[in-house]
Amino acid sequence: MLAVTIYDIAREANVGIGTVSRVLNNSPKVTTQTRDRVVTVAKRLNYQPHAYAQALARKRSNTLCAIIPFFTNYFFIEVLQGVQETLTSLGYDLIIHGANSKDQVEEYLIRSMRKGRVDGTLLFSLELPERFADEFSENKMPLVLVDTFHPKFDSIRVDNATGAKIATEHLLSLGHTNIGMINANLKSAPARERLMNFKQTLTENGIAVNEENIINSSETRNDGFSRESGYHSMKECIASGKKLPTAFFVSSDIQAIGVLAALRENSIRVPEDVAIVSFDDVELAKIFDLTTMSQPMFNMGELAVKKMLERIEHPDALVTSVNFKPTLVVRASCGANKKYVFHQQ
Amino acid sequence: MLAVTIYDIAREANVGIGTVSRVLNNSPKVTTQTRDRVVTVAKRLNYQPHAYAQALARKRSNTLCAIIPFFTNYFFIEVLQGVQETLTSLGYDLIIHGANSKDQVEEYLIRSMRKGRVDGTLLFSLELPERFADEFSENKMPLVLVDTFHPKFDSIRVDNATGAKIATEHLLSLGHTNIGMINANLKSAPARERLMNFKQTLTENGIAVNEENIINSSETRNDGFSRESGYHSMKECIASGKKLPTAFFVSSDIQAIGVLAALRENSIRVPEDVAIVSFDDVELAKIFDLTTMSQPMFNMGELAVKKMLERIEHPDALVTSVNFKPTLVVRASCGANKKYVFHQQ
DNA sequence: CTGAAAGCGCTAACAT
DNA sequence: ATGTTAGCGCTTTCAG
Repeated sequence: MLAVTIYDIAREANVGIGTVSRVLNNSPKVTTQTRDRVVTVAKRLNYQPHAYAQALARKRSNTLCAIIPFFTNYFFIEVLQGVQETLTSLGYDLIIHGANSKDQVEEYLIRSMRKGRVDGTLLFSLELPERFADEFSENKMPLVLVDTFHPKFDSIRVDNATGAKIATEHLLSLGHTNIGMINANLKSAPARERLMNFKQTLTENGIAVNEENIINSSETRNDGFSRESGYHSMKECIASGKKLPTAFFVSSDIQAIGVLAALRENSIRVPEDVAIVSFDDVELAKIFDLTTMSQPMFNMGELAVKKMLERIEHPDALVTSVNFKPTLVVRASCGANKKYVFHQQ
Repeated sequence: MLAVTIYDIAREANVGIGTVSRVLNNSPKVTTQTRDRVVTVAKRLNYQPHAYAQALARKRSNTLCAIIPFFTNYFFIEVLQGVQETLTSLGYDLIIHGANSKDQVEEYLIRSMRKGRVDGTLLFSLELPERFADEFSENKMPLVLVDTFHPKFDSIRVDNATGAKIATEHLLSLGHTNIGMINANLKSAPARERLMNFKQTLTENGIAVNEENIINSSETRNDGFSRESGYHSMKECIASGKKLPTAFFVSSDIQAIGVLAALRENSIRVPEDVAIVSFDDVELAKIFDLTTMSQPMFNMGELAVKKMLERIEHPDALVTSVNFKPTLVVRASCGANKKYVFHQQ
């Protein structure tokens, strides 16, 4: 592997390594003349700085790490794009850790605590174990949370309460009075929040909550935010033999897709027989023509990076927590549009 | 930031830093006694090695980088999972660069050439510019190509020729004689290979190729491997007013989904009126019940890592190129099963 | 078996 | 403005 160092450049250009370093770092105090000489030599030798040596000397690595609950969740992929693009434009690198289990989360958290490895870590949708919270905060290691929360750290979330409220009200405004909910696993905080405000909105509008029409997933994989989860919940709902609600609030797009499949298998039409509003607005939502609560995923990623950079600059700044308000995107699955949903016509 | 170094441990344990290092690296030549002492202190001080200092001293970073053509392509996400899992189990980290343009590819290639930054780079589906080929090979920088090719580097690809052949033969075996193809942009090598062997298989089976029924995408985004591309191609095909083929070979699942949408809008049923076989077998293919040529994406990722590690160990080993044979996955879109496609059942 | 010392390649403080 | 030097934290000879 080629090993051109600043020493080589210094020798060839007849200057000291300090000068070479200055030139390379655009320090103003170098003559244009020597600067040119150094630059020329560096180019000729095809010099590439050694990133780790720089990191070591600068005490800064210019790389961040992101810990996400595995790859297959489209939500993260979209947020990650925002993270990626922002980071790249700033010359930062991103290490991605997909965590499949609680143990792995901890392993990655430990890895990212290795001094110098990364300048900061981004934790997505995962609960931060208390012992790590202490450790990170005591050592002032930059950590920002996305779609999860801890009082000690900056966080970026979506306002699930408002989202659930808007979704439910939309269904209500369409004339539905018997509305069910297909929820993810209550182990997940977003699932709990969405459920709570779904119920509350119903109550506020004078509609009694019928617990029988609320199905919380018992699946653990992805906390029930999966197609299978949605499919099984709806199957269960249909199998119960009870009168099906005329509308459902579904806690994620991906579940809604499973719901759609279950409905279809039973020749129940969407939106004619059952209207659907879901949550997330991932790419797939467009394909399936789902009315859904849109989260500005790209922007969330962008903001996460910004917050992180601020935190790195000011380790002692006040902790902030921003909530993105999701917005309603009306497509076909709720029946507000004349278009039919995807699978019919 | 906590700064426990081997010096701290050495002091507390009354040994030299050399010994500490040896213990930490499991060198055999340390007394069990001193080893225990060091380990205890290290644990008490909650020591974390500084990855970059290690990398600098060891001349090895234990991280790889992957350059992929943007994030939104599901194919890469699935291959990346294979990469990720294999890497993690080996204690390696992965830096991911999503490249949106040719310039970005070059920028990332340059970045990954920075000495010491990464031990090797994985390039996905992107053409390797010749000047980088020279540079990488001259400096013996480990580079492995996935879903792309260059004679100077290890590569892992899928056998597009065989895939196209099997897909076409499957349609033939179902009795179709008027088969069209919806292809991606011919700028992409896989698109060219798939097209060529589609035609050849037809010819071999005594069927004249009708160029009018072959639509090559002119879209550049993602080289035409997109839903929109598939949608427009099929729209165009229908709009031409000519007699529609009874079957289509589509060059990717994602395009097939667009094709499905276009067909649906024209009340053309799948598979009754038109049978479809596509390529890739990404997650979505399952959801849409697509008969498709399955590429072992996870395994490809796994193998890419293995090849890379071998290459790092033996920089002068012979260049290898492995071709994965795609396999046919029969679902509903080809009509071989009784189940209907997606929108019914 | 273990301590001391010499780097790894670079930055930054200190001289000049 | 530029050369020199002291680290950054760790690995790895080299003595002993």
